[in-house]
Amino acid sequence: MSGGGAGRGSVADKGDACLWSKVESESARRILRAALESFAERGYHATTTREISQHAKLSPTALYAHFESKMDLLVMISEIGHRDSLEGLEAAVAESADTVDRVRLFAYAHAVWHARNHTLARVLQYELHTIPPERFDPIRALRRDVTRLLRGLLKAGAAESAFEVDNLEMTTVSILSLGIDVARWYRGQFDPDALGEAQSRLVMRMIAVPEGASAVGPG
Amino acid sequence: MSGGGAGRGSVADKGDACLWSKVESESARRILRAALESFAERGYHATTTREISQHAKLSPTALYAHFESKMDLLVMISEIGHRDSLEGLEAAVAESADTVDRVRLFAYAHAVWHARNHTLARVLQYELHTIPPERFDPIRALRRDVTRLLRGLLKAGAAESAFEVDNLEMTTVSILSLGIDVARWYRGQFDPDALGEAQSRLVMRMIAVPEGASAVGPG
Amino acid sequence: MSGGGAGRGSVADKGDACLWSKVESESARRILRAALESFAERGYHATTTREISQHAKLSPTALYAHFESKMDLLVMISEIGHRDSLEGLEAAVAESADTVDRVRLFAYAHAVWHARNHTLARVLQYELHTIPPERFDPIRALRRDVTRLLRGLLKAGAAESAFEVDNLEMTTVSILSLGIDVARWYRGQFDPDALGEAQSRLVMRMIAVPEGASAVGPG
Amino acid sequence: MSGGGAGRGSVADKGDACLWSKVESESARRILRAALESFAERGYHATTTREISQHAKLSPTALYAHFESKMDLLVMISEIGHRDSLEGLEAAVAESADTVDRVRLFAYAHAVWHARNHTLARVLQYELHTIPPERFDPIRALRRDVTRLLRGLLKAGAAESAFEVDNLEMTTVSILSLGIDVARWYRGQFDPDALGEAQSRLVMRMIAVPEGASAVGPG
DNA sequence: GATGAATGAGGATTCATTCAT
DNA sequence: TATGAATGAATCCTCATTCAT
Repeated sequence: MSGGGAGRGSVADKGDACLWSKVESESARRILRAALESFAERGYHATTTREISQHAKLSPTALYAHFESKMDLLVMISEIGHRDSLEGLEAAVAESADTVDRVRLFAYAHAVWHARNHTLARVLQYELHTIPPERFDPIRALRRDVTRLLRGLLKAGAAESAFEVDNLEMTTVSILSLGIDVARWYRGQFDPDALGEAQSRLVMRMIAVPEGASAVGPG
Repeated sequence: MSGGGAGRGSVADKGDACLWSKVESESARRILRAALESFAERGYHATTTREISQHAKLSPTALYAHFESKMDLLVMISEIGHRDSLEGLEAAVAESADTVDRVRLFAYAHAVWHARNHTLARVLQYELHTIPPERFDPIRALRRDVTRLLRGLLKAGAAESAFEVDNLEMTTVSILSLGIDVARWYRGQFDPDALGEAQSRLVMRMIAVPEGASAVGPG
Repeated sequence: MSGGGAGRGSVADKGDACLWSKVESESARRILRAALESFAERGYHATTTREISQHAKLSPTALYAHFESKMDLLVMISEIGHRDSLEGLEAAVAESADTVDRVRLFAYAHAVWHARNHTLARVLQYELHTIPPERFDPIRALRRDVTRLLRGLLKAGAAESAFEVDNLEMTTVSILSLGIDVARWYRGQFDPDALGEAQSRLVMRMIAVPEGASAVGPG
Repeated sequence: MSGGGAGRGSVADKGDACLWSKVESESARRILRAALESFAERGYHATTTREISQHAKLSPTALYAHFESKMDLLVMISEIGHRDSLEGLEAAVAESADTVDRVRLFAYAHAVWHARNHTLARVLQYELHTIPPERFDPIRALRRDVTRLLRGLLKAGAAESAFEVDNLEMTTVSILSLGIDVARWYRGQFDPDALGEAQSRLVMRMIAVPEGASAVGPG
């Protein structure tokens, strides 16, 4: 139950460079980064394409050499971001075979990812509804995978009586809320790892079996 | 664990009528409601004044007979909403003198309010950063009051050893996250009271004193 | 066969005022007239909306208070113009019961209309293919009616042996060409009535029964 | 009336290959052909250089290796086309020494050329006004030559009383209209030769001397 | 000769807002 | 109070063209 530290190394500190690694052109990466900053700060609709290009130190039209439209930028950011988040979580839970520990690792990684990538996370969460239906499918799939991953762990743990879950859906969404809401309030106040540690501890409490009960077992 | 039901009645079901009760003109109320719907659905910047007026069944310019600008609408909605939320929380915690119970009542009321007013809550949370600095002060004050209220309860309870709080700031923000994030995902899936019940139970767990320890308490 | 003058009065000199008479707003009429001028002079795609508004002595955006788009202007001009042309032709042929005379009246009115309205006619003919399919139906119908009207007359006259038509389709289209092509070359070189007179005479020749034959009749 | 068939062979069926024969580079020819197609279909202004290059299966900038500008393409097409048309007409009338026959050959060749080259003809006629004044001179000269050629024939024939021309200018332009307007409506409906035959017959009628009168003639 | 990246000059259109009524 | 017309500022995006390679 202790040993939160074990999870720390699991969230590899992939910098920006890695996140956009599949984007070939340097200019395109600069544009994506600029768009991300502006979308996060002012929102998609309040961001102009000129701001983005200027921020990327390119002409106002350079954007269109690499992306189809402003919306294309948002969709790309959203897809890359969601994929990165999901992959991080999957890698995190893969580090342990113990269900309790896997939930802890999930909560830890989820919080840390949202703190480390709070700018990106903000765009993912706040501009989700801005993405038009015809481009939303892949993103919906990635989000479902995250929820399923956590729900599966909770279900398994409850089945094993490894922990206590009164209300599976509400617990799932509440644990996710803890991490997701980091995108709203986090501005570097805490060390991401400390945040991960604190949140995962709270999560452990949320599902902990009362001490007496767990010690004696069911029968 | 006991008395969970007691808290339910505390969140008076004030309908829409009540929320805008201080707005005199019927047209103005229609406009506010229309703006609220659109801001929640599409966001402030993606909403046009024409949409709002149309939705309110008025001419595109009627808006300006009642409000100074589109931003004025947002600020008004935000202020009214934040005030209503704070008042509900204050009323809720006033129902008990017991610190543990007060935290529970807070969490319950917070969750229920965000579920019942999820459209409004969405605008409050998602368009917070849209409000210009010169109009932000009253809103900031209201938000601080909410945080202070909860932090105060947690501090008091920790001081009394009524519960255990590892990290005051993180616990405060996490409890708030649970309620606030309802604005993001809630679309009527659960009964607001059931949601309040579930969330307040999770919060109780987050701060519960381990059973053995609590037994040793004052007596 | 003589008496070409009889047809002259038939083409009422409805000025511009009449053409746009169904357009209520004075501003809208000014915009339509300005658009017409520019479309005729430079073509639809080479005309900017700013040019149109400026020409109409209105702000660059006034256009959108009255019309949905630049294309809307073109479609409206095209519809009004085609309708006016068709109505003129129908009125002209209605003036006589004699088939030969009706063809003469058609050719006369057709030529005169294209001369008098050569600016409008130019837009109708040159920008026809610019109109998108989804808005083309009413215009196609009007054009078909013109063709049908003339073809019908030629067929009837041939049946009566009132004149000689070697090739119905080619003769129909050739007579139409004479009038339509006026839109291309006419810039006020001739008096419209003189032009109508000259063209209708050529048309009479095109379908005339050789004198000997017609005098004696078939038997 | 006799010898109508004699004129047919006169319009040599020079294919595309021949038209662009003076353009050396294969790529340049591909670009010219692509430009021609697009200009004819959508008009000069609605055609983008990218469309042209794509249609020519070259990169968007390849165009500039062979031509100075998009306008250069139009001017080149227009010049080549007008020259080809004039040469064809001159060759046609050279086939006979008889004025009546020469007019017939002109009308025949004019119609056939416009049918065979209706795509090209469309560009010549519809985009004539798109060419800037400073590049228009050679084209104007070619067009004048065509008009002069026909007007000369009509004048000569009238002087010889070989036929009757009420109004020289109007007759000249009307005969030209018949052929030119083919560019507008022709989409392969008729065999070009049949079309030439039909149009030249109509032209013969337009200038025919009434039978009685001609009977009294010299022979 | 050919290309991918980049750009400056527009171009249609939207929108919050004002004004005369 | 309510409106229809009008507008200035701005926005996304297109396009012919250039340049370095």
